[in-house]
Amino acid sequence: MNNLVTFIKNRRKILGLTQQDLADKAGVGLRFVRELEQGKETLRMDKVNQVLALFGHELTPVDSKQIHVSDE
Amino acid sequence: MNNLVTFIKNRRKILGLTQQDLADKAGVGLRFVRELEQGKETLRMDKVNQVLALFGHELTPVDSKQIHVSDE
DNA sequence: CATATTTATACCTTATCGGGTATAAAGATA
DNA sequence: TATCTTTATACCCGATAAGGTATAAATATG
Repeated sequence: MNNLVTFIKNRRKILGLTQQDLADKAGVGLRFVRELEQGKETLRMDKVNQVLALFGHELTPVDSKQIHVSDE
Repeated sequence: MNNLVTFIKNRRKILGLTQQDLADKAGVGLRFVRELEQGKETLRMDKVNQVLALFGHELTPVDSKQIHVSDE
């Protein structure tokens, strides 16, 4: 499970949100949240950022070697 | 100009590649590279990662407050 | 166990991304 | 200046992402 998936799932759980809650708050469809949490890689960048924004985060280029299995 | 745009442009210049070169090496279309460098935010995540992979990088969720205007 | 909630899978439709191509504009070089 | 290279803009078309909905499976709760 990649970093993005792990990050989203953990954050959502921490806030006690359902996928539907997250979708509503982010302004994306429920299906999108599901595909996001299932690791679909062909998602649109802006939609992913829309969700990440809820957690004060955004997609950024990071050195592949420096990616620690973040669970926070 | 956002981080992604800055990153891509700088790296490409450092390696002395044209947009066409980068497109070819990454296996994406020339138009995609252009839209990427022009800050289009609706691009597909996998395609962006395809380009970033050439530089050993990948999209990762990062705290928005911790994003320094990276030019490397 | 039964029931309720949450998550996963499948189908259909619309919107648009991505590629290709052509043309124009901008930059560099002589 | 003229010429060459690189980058930007505009158009068409096929493929598919995203949303909605419905159903099924999984997980919790009693």
